[in-house]
Amino acid sequence: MERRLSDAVEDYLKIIYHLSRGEDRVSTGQIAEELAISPASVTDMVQRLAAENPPLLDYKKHQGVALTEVGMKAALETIRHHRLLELFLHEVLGFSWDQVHDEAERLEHVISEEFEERVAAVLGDPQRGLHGEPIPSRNLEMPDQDCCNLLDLRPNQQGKIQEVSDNDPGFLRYLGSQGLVPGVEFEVVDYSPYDDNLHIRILERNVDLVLGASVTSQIQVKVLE
Amino acid sequence: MERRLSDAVEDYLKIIYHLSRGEDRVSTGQIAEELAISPASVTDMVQRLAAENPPLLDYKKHQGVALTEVGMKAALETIRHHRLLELFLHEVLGFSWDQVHDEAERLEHVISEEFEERVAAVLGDPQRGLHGEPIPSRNLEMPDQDCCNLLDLRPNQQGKIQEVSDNDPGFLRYLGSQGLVPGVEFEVVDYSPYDDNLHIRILERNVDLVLGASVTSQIQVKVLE
DNA sequence: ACAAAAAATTAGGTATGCCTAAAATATTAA
DNA sequence: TTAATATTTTAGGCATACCTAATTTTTTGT
Repeated sequence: MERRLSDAVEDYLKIIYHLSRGEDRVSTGQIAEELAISPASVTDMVQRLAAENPPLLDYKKHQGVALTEVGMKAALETIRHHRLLELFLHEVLGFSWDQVHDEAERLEHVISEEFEERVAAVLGDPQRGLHGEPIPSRNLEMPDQDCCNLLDLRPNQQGKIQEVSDNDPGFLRYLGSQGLVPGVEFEVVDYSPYDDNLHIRILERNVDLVLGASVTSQIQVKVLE
Repeated sequence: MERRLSDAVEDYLKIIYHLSRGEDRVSTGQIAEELAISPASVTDMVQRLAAENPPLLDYKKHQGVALTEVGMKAALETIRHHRLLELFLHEVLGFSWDQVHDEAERLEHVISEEFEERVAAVLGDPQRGLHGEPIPSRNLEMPDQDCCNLLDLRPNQQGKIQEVSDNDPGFLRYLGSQGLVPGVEFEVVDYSPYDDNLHIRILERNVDLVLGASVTSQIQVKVLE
């Protein structure tokens, strides 16, 4: 039963997990988009994953897919690897926060349980990754997080940056240059309904920024009372 | 031209490099044996590698293969990765010297140049691996080493252990338990011609050991005057 | 409700990297 | 030297994971 999953399968499960945020089922088209492959290839693969024993996905024609319990655990294992590796690459090898993603993307598929545990130990069993993402526990429970998209905040609300998207190096360098890193607290000063621009003030440093939707949608925050 | 080689190709090149020690050409049968796959599969692959542009191998029907310059560099790159990783896993993550091989075997194919350089820097640009193997330099020159097989030493010769085979964890644990690690100096006390047993004395600790050919053939030594 | 548009699926194909069985070539030993 | 043995190669297949083109199904707009 414990057959090793291929890199490709792990990538599918991971992407489906990420796309499942809020959504009930995920369409083949979305998966194709994320993986930058053709929809036909995705249909092919998801049918195979749903036919596995035990099934990794629940698939119904024209109705997209959802992860089974088994598929979910496999996805969380890969995600745990990824986030521990990102932190390790930064802390131990000195990679910058925009360099770690691509490297972790390849390493996550090949490290052993032994490696995973030693890295976790060296890092002191961290709960959050380099970009603020929660790290699934050793037994693959994902800590639940009460956070929402910065995009949805409105004037006078205060928040704390929890997590930022990790996949675009240029975007991460930009965030870093603006001091938009996990932990930073801010207040929303203004909102423009037509372009969805959000004017925020970084509390600690008293710096003001105006951020477009393509930025705010990539930042998860916790709303403060 | 700089297309990425698959894991399988890197494994072939690495194995062919190792089998080329002393030998002019390497047979498909030897490669099949080492990789634990069928000879037919090897013929298939070596023909493809010889047909690449530029060719990675020189292949003549029924006469085995030899690495080209390009194939040699690719092999040395993988070997550099492997040996740096073994050392890194031991020094930084606390893996024991019998655990590192399998892990490095998988990691060696996926790490970036960036990773390689940072690891080399953390380790202080080491010249030798965990098991005493020479590490190819950054520009892929393999340091030449004057060493020979312990198997070939005879009474009254003194030597220093340079390098031991790294692929069998049980064998490495045995060597460790006997104190047969790189750097140790010894004198050959006796030789039995019928079983090729070698009786040696570890100089530093004044310990005597009798080693069979299957052990002595796996240890490389430097002969001392 | 129904036609047009969008999305998903099927069908058929490719490259990689392995397999077994059969055929060809080399080597060895009488 | 020639027959037996061992090695290598060829031929034909399979699974994975992708592709394009054609078809089917679903959704959307009027």
